[in-house]
Amino acid sequence: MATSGQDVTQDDVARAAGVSRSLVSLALNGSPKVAEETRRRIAETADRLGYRVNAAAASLARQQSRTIGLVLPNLRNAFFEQIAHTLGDATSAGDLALFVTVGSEQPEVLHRAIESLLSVRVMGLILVSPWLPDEDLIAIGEEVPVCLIGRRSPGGRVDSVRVDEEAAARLLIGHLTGLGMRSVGYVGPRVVNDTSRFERESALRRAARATGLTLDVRECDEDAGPAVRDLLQAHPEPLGLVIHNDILAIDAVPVLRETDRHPGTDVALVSYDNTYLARRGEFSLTSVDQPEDVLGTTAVRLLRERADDATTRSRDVVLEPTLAIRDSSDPAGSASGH
Amino acid sequence: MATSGQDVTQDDVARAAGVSRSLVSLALNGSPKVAEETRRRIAETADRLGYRVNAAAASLARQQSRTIGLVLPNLRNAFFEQIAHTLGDATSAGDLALFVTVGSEQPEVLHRAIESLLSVRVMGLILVSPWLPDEDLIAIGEEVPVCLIGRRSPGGRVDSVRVDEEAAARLLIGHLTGLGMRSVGYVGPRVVNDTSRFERESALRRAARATGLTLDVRECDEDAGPAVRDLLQAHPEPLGLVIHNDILAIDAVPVLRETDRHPGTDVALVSYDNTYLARRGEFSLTSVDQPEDVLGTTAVRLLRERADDATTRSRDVVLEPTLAIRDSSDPAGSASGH
DNA sequence: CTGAAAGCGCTTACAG
DNA sequence: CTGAAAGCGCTTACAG
Repeated sequence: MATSGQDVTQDDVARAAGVSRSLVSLALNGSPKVAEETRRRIAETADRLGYRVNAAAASLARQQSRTIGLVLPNLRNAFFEQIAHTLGDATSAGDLALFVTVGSEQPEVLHRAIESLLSVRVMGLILVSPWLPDEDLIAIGEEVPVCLIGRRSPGGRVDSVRVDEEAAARLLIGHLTGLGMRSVGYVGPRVVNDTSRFERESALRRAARATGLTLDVRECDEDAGPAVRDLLQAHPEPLGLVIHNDILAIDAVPVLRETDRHPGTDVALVSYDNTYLARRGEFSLTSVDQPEDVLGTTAVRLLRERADDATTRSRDVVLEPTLAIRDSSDPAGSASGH
Repeated sequence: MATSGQDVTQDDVARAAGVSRSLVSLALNGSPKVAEETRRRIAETADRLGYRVNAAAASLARQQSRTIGLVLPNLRNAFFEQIAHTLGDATSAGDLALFVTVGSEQPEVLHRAIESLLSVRVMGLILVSPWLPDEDLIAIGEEVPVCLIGRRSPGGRVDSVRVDEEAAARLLIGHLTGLGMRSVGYVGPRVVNDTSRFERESALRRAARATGLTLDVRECDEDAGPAVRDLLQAHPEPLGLVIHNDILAIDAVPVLRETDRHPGTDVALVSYDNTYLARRGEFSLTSVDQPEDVLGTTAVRLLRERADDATTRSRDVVLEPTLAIRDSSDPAGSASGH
């Protein structure tokens, strides 16, 4: 694109193009006040000189940066990757930059990461299923526009986008009872402060109760295998197994293989997120699909709106999930056949 | 920590503490020119007022930012998460911030991400196994200090840290021949421009040849299963299976389970990265361990040195790998028993 | 050990 | 449609 002088400034461009410094700024930012022909000439000169805006200077002058910060709880879930990609596209389409920060179990590390983001005066923060308590989120919301993904807004100035957990629970329970399952077991991660975990669990409990079933809950650590084994032993009757997410659900696959229970009739395995793991032939998991693209673009939109008007009341956008049905619950494909 | 005024500046702190603006700056940056007692009083005032440095302004004034950019090829490998965490620790220990960018198969997206990083004038860039051609890396190195992880430096002003692929290959091949394997198959991802893939493959080939074996290479897409099945069919003799990384290697596990070949005697499965997937009981993979912490801290150090002296010749730090031996190659534990 | 002053590169009213 | 000027919040010689 250009010969790169170490640090070309707008001054250099202005001089080379024979115009004033401010005109360069206006032209490069696509102001309508600049004649098209002039704009083109300036853009060309900038390109030739290898000019690249100094984001630090721009942020400072504009009192507002053009980057948004994404805070992920970890990288162990392909769902997060999807979100990161979607947001990458959504932001660059909106001429914004995206910086990702990877959380940690240690709140201290997380807070430091958020501090860095605030120090660069990001335009806004998107937090995916954060482990922080409500009051922390509200406090951060006082400093900068915040949008949560996958967790209900705690109020304050914080927005959120998420999939309807009640609807997801009804989809799963409906699917399982439709297959003739008589009990439902749920395996979730043993994590403190994981609101999403508890929302999911109670939604499932309500949906199960509504159809006259009870929900048997187990917690697991890194490996969901033992919890699944437990549930199988406790429930000789046809059992629906709901696992908190795909990555944990794959632990259930070898466990089921060891047993003599028939997939689809004696036992049915379902999970959440519908990531590439669920789609793999070896696993073929029935899984709740979250529309990552809609989640991502909505989050960016909410952030923008809040950046323009910080007083906006907290909003909570709820999306409808769908269910991707696969072999793990329905090997014959009878359900998808309808 | 503090009552947060929307945007407290050093000016406010100076006024509140009854000192000059520059003294605040010096004190907050820990300059030895400031009396300890004064420093403490200023720090306290800053805290009370909820002061947070404006990184944009600081970068601009200092002509150099305190953040480094990490570019990951994707998030599908737990090894990348390890690296991200290690770097997070290493940077915050060095009072730097870390911004992560997640790559994409599309070079265009990747270039845009790198552009954002360059726009904020990052102190340096760490790229993990990048898919970019050598000349692109060298070009980026002209603009900013660059350190590669997991890929040999292409020269120019670019540094690198990586594990010795030749040594890793010798470890694996040695382990497999020690178990009595007569052939070695390698499964790697079908990716264009993945230098690490080719380095690994040719190192294995050399190591195999050195012990009188040949290496049978297969490519795979998302699922390594079919390639593994191929290799098993082609090699009825005791076969060592080397898979490019843990996440692909777990695809081999169910395939091996289907066959009647005995793990440890008829077939031995090994891979790279030694992530949490390899450690899981269900998989228990023998895997080449890369010392993420050393990789990370070394990368940060190299970047720092290059930031101080951009003319430094390209450096290539090579680390010794170790092999974590598990059931997938040695179910009896005979090897680890030594 | 401390303060006054210039400057980092950009944006944005303001005046023409 | 274009330019001169002020200012964003910080750092850093420089002079005391």
